[in-house]
Amino acid sequence: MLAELALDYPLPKVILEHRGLSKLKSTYTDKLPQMINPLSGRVHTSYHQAVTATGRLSSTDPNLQNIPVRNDEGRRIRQAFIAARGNRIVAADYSQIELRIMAHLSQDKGLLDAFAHGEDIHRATASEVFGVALDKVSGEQRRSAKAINFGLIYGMSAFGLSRQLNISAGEAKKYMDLYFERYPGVLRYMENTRQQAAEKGYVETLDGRRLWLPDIKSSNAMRRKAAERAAINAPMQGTAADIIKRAMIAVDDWLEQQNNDAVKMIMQVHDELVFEINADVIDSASQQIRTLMEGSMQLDVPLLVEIGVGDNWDQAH
DNA sequence: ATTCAAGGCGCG
DNA sequence: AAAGCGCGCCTTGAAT
Repeated sequence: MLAELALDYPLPKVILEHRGLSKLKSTYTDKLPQMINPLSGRVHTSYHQAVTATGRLSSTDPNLQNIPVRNDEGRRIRQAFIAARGNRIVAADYSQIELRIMAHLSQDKGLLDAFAHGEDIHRATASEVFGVALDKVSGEQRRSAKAINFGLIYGMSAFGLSRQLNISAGEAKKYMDLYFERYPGVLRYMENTRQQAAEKGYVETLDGRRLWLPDIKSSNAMRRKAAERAAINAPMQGTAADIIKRAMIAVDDWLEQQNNDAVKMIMQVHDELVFEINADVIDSASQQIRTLMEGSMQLDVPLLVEIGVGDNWDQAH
């Protein structure tokens, strides 16, 4: 609301800027220093393994899974997370893991192919939906395709897409129809998921974690639709959680076996593992981390891990 | 002084 | 009438 007004008037823009800075100050700049443990000189989060509906971890006191990253002011907070002398921060992120899981679960030919060939998935989607060659996709088209891909993971409707892209409902519906025409396996997967959720009352991840959906047969359409969106999202979000949990166990086993104290796994942020690693072993350790994470589960598409190194957490991205 | 809900917003 | 999944924390205002 304010964001729309901010496009045309200075006051709402200033209010939004104030809110953003005020959020950074109250939640991070003022709070994190208070939470430094005097014995270690560090902040220590608590991870909770039985909180979320999908199988993700959650993080509290402080939450280290929502440290700013999306703009420059916020990233200054992230730059305060630094490695001890002689060490570096290494961040290892799964690339597009939920879309890869969607490709695997749906067995959609086009999606499987795109990932098999290592294509930029949003560009590939734009190429299909807008009917242009891969190298002729405009920035605008790629942005739209990205919104469609994310929307699909969340069970978004044409209306939601129209809001997201600021286009008419009809235009949005056209995009989605075109998408499902190009990726019919995805459409079939969405329909099957809704149907199975209704039949069984739950959906599950590749490792068999179940999300029960008591509202899936509700006579209240709003609640039923919400349950359907959760049903569509949970197998993807939850399987991603299965995969990174397996990876964390594999990494821990590796470090344990060789009494490796040059590598410390210090944070998990849903599709990312953060390490503090002795500078002398960065390359070999990174290689092993990549191997363990990418091999955590065997899907019909490759899993890809992007690794960054830096003196602080921001640089490691 | 503490608890709760709502609005808002940080992240994947 | 609502409309995009999953979290946790801050502020505000009201209730206990």
